[in-house]
Amino acid sequence: MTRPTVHDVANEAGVSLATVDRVLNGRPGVRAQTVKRVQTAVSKLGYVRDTYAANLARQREYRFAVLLPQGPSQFVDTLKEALTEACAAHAADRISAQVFSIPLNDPHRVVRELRALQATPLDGVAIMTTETPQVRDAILRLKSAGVPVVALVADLPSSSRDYFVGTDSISAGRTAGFLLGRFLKGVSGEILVVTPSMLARDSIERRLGFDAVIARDFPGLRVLPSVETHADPDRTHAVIARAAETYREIAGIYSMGAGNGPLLEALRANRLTEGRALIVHELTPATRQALLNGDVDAVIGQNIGHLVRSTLRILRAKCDNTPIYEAQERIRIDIVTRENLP
Amino acid sequence: MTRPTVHDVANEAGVSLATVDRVLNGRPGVRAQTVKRVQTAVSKLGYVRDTYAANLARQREYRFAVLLPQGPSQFVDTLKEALTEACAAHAADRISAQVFSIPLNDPHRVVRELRALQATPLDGVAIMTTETPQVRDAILRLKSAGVPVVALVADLPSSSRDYFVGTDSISAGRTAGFLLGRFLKGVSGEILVVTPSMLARDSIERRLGFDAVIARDFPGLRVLPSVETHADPDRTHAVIARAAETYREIAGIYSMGAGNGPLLEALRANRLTEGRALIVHELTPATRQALLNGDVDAVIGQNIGHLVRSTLRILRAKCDNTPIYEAQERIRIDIVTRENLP
DNA sequence: CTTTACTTGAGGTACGTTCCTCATTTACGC
DNA sequence: GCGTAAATGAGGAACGTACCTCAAGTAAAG
Repeated sequence: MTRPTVHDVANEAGVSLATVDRVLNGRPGVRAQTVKRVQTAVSKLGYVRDTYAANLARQREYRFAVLLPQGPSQFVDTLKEALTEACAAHAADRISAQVFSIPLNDPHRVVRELRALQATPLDGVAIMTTETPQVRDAILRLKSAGVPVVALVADLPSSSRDYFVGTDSISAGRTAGFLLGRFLKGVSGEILVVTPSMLARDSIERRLGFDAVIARDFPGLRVLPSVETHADPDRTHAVIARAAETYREIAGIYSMGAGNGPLLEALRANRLTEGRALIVHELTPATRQALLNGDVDAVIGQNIGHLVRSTLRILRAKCDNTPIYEAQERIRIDIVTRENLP
Repeated sequence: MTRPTVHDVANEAGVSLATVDRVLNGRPGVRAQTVKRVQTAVSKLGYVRDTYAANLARQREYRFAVLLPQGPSQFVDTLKEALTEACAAHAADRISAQVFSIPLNDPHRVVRELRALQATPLDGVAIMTTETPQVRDAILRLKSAGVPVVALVADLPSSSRDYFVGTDSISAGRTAGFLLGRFLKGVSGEILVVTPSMLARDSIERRLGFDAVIARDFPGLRVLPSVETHADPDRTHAVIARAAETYREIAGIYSMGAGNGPLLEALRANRLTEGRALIVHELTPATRQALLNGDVDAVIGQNIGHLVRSTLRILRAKCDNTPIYEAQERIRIDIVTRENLP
């Protein structure tokens, strides 16, 4: 009738409470045969550990650090905000997270920050950065200190991160390609692709996916070489002006990365928004505005709130060594238009 | 340093533990002035009730009932599956949910089911059905028995439901309209709209949103009167065959409701999928397949997993009288294409 | 001043788990 | 069969909250 407890399991297995405890918590000093007996009893009774009691007894606290890139970025700002909100909501669950800003182009300072972290008591790290050998080493060091590490937004596949929370960049690029192609059905012309830097892994991957779909399904469209803004407003204006002059048959524009505020300004200044299909990444105040006024047709995004909550849940699961509920953690590629704006 | 407890609050406020307890749990017998003292202490110390300890002490169990419409529906099946999965994941949190099937076209049986529920111990109800006076009364009865009720997928706005978990049908229709319009840019022709029944509230609302967007932004498209399938495969084939004969300029098709498996068969049989834009609702095995083979261009969906988890969280919050974390509970309108299929 | 109702304090038990200590039993190699 | 190590049992304290009882206090009404 009522929920079985450890006592019931002990009874059922014909062992003492202490032994059940040893088995349940993976402590040593129990014969394999006895372990099996307990496990049988557990599954027979359908015993599930009461997380409330467990967490209370264990006096567990989760102190996480979240490392986000420095510098002005509406996307990172949104992320930070969502994190603060989620932390407030999880205070009752003994989860706290502190945000650290790390400079983008100084791998040594990243490492220094990561090292500094180790001084404080720390139960998990989420990090959004580009992968360098130094970062890789630093993560390895964290890991061997027993601190779980998850990569946030951008994956660090060659590092020993425990998990990646974010969307698949290739699929995101493919989705952009599909939408742009469908929006330009029957049209032939050029596609201008804009990115902060072609060196970033996710830019490369998005471009890969984008090109693959356009090449296969939309032969009328010619994808131009990527234009790089280096996340610099002045440079953005300059390269867009040049592109507007150079290419006369631009039918669609795909912005692969951050810095959409300045980019949109530059496009408007060069009359490149009118009558063209435009797809950008990440829902921010700037891109939301552009959706509403019709400059942007679709935003490829990821649910920031979900991203953050998922990160916290995964770090927690890694700390406790509990299984991760994959279906809940998969970050979907959101397509946002003027009409389904959240 | 460490998290404040009730003891700390008692100390800070200069009252006893019992008084703090009375205030925190809204029990009577405390002077307004003392209440204020305690509240001040709480906010000064930043005290947050430890949910683990609280739930443990309170021996809370959450027994929910979920009422879903009977009959063959891939959407409902998916929902049921997600629910089972979520329940398994939440067993540790003392949450359990039992699914009941209710017949769609028999309001009296719905009421009977709802009445029967009251016999068993019950902490919350989620219900997906169409609104009738009988349902309205039954919900009112549940409510006055102190059982929180949330409407699932389809809202019951004139009933006294505590919350609606689902997407806004008007926006969903607008999104479909926008996409279909954009996919058919420059094309002029007719739009075939298919629905199980024009009597259902969500069909009406979707159509409303759809028409509004097409009328405003895509004057080249003429939306035809809705064709009703009554969720019957034979009838579906019949009406589609008739439509294929009657209308010779169908450029796009919008399916507003369930029954997409038979509908897609009928469309293929009448060669209505080729070269036309097609948008349907709800991601199911049938629509997923159709996305992959190119028959369907986009699916307007809702994240079923999120829907279910959100429902459980909201019922739980209603039981405990805790605030609802709105941002997390808003169900987005998903646009699913071949390339961002989850 | 007494009565009465309301307010507060003090102290306890319970929830199910974790983690600890110490005693006892069992198994196995010599 | 003895010694040693491994396995198991028994019991208890702690975690922070909820909820209960009973006593003691205070204030207002009579």
